[in-house]
Amino acid sequence: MPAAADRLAQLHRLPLFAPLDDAALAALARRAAPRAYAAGDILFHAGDACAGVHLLTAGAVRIFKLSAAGRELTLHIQAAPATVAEVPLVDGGPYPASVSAVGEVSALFLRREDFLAVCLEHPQVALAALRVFGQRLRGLVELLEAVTFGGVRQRLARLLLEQAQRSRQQGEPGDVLQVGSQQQLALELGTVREVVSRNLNRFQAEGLIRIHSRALEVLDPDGLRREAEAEL
Amino acid sequence: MPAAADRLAQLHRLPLFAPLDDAALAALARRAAPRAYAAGDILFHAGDACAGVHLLTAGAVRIFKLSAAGRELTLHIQAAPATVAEVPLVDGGPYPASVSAVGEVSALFLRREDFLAVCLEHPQVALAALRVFGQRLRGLVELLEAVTFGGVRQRLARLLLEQAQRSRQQGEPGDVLQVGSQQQLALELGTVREVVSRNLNRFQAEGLIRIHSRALEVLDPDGLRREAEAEL
DNA sequence: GAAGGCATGTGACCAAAGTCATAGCTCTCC
DNA sequence: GGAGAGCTATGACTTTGGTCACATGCCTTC
Repeated sequence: MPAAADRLAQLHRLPLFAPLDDAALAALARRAAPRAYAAGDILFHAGDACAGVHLLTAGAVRIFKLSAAGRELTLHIQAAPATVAEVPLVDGGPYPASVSAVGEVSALFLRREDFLAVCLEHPQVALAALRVFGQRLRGLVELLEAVTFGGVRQRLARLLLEQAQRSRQQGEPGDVLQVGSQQQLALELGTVREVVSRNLNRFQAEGLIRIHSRALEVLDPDGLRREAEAEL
Repeated sequence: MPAAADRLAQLHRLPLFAPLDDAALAALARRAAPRAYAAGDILFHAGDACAGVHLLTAGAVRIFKLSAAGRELTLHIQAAPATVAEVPLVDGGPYPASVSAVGEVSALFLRREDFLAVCLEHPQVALAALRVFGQRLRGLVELLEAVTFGGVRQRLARLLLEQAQRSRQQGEPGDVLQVGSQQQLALELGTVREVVSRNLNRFQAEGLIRIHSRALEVLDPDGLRREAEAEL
């Protein structure tokens, strides 16, 4: 398959560039540089200067903040097709958060000038970008709410429900989750392993889940949902 | 002074519409409806459906989330000239947070269709909106970091420093702050009054501030800064 | 199957934040 | 100046989360 046509199709699936016609897409495709990352690779760190956007064409990335004490907080997990780190594009500042590859990741890299030029020429792209930013903002506000008003328990329940839904979207059963290690869960939630362990066991004691090695079985989704919503 | 010309000047000061020429501004001005709010008035609540943007021309507003338990968290304090709640504009969804007037507020209300039309006609406006969104995102990420990794103590120190800076920007001395009640501070920080009281007293005991009735004197800004930065 | 490496479960402990109750303070308004 | 409202200080207590330490279990690799 010709690489150029392939790349064009990939671009077309990005929400940001969906409004573009083939000619404009082709122009973009010519300027985009392909990149590949292995699981765990860092695409960039918070504070790095930004030269352009990453256009995810396959795989997924984790957007997170690091604390000085070694804790982490996952802001978002973003699966292809999507763009990542659009913010520094428009204001020229550094990246606000770090991004790492969850699995194998293919991306196209588009330089800042090229992106801005497209925006000016095709206002629809700018509007699409605004929609993307809007989603990000909503997500962050929700997360902030959960962190401020809720406890780890609540956020953990929520995380499990999300993962269940995600795996259901991919045609999997949806009640047996392949979560990573508890350490990973802890980093996502911005807490530590022990707390995750205790809360998982508590969920199990209450009959909401069953813990297997490396996997979780959701026994009572409604119960989990009750935990997740509790007096927010 | 003719109301129309006045309104035009106000629009011109908004970051969002700075790139527009006079003709375009005049067209906007004709479509914008003036509104006024008294201190404490609610402009809208989180979850309300959105019909357009508020363009702040005078005063300041507080953007916040409410918890079911009656706690609050201030996401941002936005002073004129600025726009408020741009997010629902682009995705048509409900407002993500509530907004109330801090003091007397004058605003212009612009309907969604009118805003979108301007964006399409003047891509620079869309880019300006992207810059505004970018700032919001950066602010939220920072806040999230502070809430997750830091304590109330840290956030309080930060809040005081911010207020000191703000009052300095307005030509005031800058080391005597007219903070509201401790209750207000608590709501801004997403905590409760007692915790604020204790932390303020602790700061005083450490010689960082002096507490007067209704006002605070900053004695040791660097000490406060050290508290604010501590091992984030 | 022994050894070492992870991942996990748990108890003891500590610190921070939230809750409750109460007492004192400061202002304003008659 | 006194009454009352609202704001503030503070002690006692609970809950939650984080730290430390250590035991256990599982899996891989010689």
